[in-house]
Amino acid sequence: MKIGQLSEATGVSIRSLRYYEQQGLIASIRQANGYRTYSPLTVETVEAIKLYLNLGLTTEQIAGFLTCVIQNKEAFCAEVMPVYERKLAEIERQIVQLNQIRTNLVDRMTALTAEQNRTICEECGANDDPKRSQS
Amino acid sequence: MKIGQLSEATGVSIRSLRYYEQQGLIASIRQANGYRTYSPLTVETVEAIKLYLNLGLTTEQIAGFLTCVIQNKEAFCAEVMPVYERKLAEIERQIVQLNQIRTNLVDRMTALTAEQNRTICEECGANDDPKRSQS
DNA sequence: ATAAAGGCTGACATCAGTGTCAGGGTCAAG
DNA sequence: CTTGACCCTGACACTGATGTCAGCCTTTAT
Repeated sequence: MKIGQLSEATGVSIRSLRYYEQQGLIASIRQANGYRTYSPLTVETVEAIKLYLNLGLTTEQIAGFLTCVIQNKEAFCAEVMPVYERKLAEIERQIVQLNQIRTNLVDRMTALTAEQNRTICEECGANDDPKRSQS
Repeated sequence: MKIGQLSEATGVSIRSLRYYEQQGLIASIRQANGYRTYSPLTVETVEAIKLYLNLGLTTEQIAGFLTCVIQNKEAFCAEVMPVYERKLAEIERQIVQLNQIRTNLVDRMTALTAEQNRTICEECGANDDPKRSQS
């Protein structure tokens, strides 16, 4: 299986596959002409890599347990859980921070809108609209 | 006011002040020796920049309305609200995505723990512990 | 005069995965 | 033999604010 086929089979770009290899995530053997050849099993490995990348793990973290996970069940690999735990803590920190920014942003937008309405009221202060007080 | 004093007064590094100037956020006049000189009012400008950066805005976005905001009230500057709106949408997208990752992560951790417990049970399957069924 | 403190520019590094391009082999079909 | 599809390596770009360093100039105090 050549790199183009692996790319086709996994939906991962050739560029990324070469990068994964460079990071020690996947292995290839070279043909005489220098072309990479992959075992069909590599497809599963790449799928696993996609999964872990989607969890926000780095290639370095993935490299730390991928071999074990591929050979055994994930639960057998003691390295996995600590990585998950650290990632979860990081994600939660980020969520808190984003929520804080979100709150600040909403507050400012509210204040801004209020201030604009006040300015408009000043401009149309001449014509007193009785309908305003009915609602 | 020289750059070291402005840095001292605002808590912003000299490096960052020079960067802000390069991005068109603050202005300085040069003395004959090439040293930057700042108006005392620049302190307020830098404080505003800090505030907007803390909202997650980029220097480019800030540059789009900072002059107006400094000269008038924020509510007077039509450029501000659209930037806030876009930023809010972006933040909320990020929060959703992080929550999705968080959920996936928690799910995997739960499954992992369950699987590990199952494995432990198999290992100690020989000694049948009657206390297990009491709880 | 000299040393210390502060200012100046320019440039590289950071995080990390991916796109993209240049320049060059390889192979199969016409 | 040529064309097109596929592969190779190496390298730069990107996102964006900041740290840091080198190399040099200015001012002030000793």
